[in-house]
Amino acid sequence: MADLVYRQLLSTLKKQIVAGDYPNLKLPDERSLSEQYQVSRSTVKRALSILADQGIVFKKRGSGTFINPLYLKNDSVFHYNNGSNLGVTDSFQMNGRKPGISLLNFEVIRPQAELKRDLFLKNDDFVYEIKRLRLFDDEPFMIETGYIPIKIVPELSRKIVSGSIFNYLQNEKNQTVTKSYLTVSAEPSTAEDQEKLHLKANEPVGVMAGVFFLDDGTPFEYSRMRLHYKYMKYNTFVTLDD
Amino acid sequence: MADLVYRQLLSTLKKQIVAGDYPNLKLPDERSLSEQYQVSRSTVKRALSILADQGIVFKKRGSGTFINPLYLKNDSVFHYNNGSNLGVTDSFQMNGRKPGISLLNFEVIRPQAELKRDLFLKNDDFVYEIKRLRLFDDEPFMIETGYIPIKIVPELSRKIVSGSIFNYLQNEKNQTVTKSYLTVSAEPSTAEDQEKLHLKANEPVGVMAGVFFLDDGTPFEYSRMRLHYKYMKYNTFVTLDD
DNA sequence: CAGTGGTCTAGACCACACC
DNA sequence: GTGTGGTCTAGACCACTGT
Repeated sequence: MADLVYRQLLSTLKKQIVAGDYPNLKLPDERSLSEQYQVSRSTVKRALSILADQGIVFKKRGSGTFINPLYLKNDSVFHYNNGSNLGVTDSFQMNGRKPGISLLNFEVIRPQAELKRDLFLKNDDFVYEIKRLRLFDDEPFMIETGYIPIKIVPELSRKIVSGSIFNYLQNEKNQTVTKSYLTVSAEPSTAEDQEKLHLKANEPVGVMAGVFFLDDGTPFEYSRMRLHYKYMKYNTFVTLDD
Repeated sequence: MADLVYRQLLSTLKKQIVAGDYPNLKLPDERSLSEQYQVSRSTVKRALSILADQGIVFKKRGSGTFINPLYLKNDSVFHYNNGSNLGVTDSFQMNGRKPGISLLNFEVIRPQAELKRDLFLKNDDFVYEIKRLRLFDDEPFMIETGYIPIKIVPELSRKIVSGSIFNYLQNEKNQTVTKSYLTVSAEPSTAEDQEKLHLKANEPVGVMAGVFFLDDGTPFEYSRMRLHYKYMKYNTFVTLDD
């Protein structure tokens, strides 16, 4: 993966930017970079486009490519989830704390109409319903309810779902979850939220719900996550282009 | 803008997909499309990549390009904010309801250290502090506090900030806000939230806070938005690639 | 006008899926 | 092996910025 030319250039440039090799916040022009690294201009453009998508640089036609000053001030803003690697467990900030999973429920059910539609299921497809409490160092932070079609992983067991399902998929079946469609919102906490997440009556939960896809586009899981509000920080860098 | 070749192809394909012209959910291969529309394969790839980024299709090396079934079932999931056009006002769902603005406060202040850093300000730069209540049809849904460096728009007035600042920029100064870095979270409502947004004591607010950038990368505004929780639905389609 | 990023092309070769 | 998407190149021409 990392031996691709544009990946190499990308990582080289990123390192240089972080190291402060461009004190005037301006990168060399594309033709110079092409010459310097002995790659085509198209490849340079590809690397620079990714940097721009990630909000690390801004490209300005006619004048050049500039480093986003906010990206350097790294201790503050700018650690987005939008372009990183996940594992759901990992995409929340766990500053050195051990993630844990407590299995609350595990069974097979017949999906409701809406769920059937979202997971693109046929009439007689069944799904696992997996309800888990997730923790950091014994501190619960999220109640997660997931629905997975049995036909995709018919061998699921209590043991497997007590760990990371995404890791299981990756290691045992060589399938990766790389896309997701999520809705982020907020709600007052229910009695169950308050009990399981140690919330006061007036404290809310953050809700993230949606579908995770396998590489080939198969909808793999519908998941509804209710988070202790202090743990929900969803960061996005958005480019609006139309 | 729309006369670009890849844009044309993009919009043609999108229309065909929505119209159901590909009942087996598979697009023609890239070389055929290239031939059919008399454009280079690179241009085809460009259009298809955008469709993939938007979650409309999945590309599978070795087998083809497939339409995301969830994208067709349009009445349900899948109206994301992540790849659309904004105006902040518009990016929240306003089903035919008129957006309104009530100006709560408008003054010039000396920015705190953190704000100075986020907006990339020098020592003696001042900022406008603009606090506004936003409504749909007289129903308040958001308290918004924005900070804008006076050096960027020294002519700002109560009249201007009582309307859409982004529209003002676009129409009067030909500058566009196309990038933003936002953090989405949830909080218990304060007394002020409850009063202004008509919330009960146990009902929370959604919080969206972050920086909006001009086209050339200038940080233009730091904004903190506290939303009635029923109005916060932030949709994202995320691709994780490393 | 010179410098810089944006678009587009034509074609070579690679990597993976499926038969 | 054939088909399909992925990477990479070399080069032409356009559009915008700034002097």
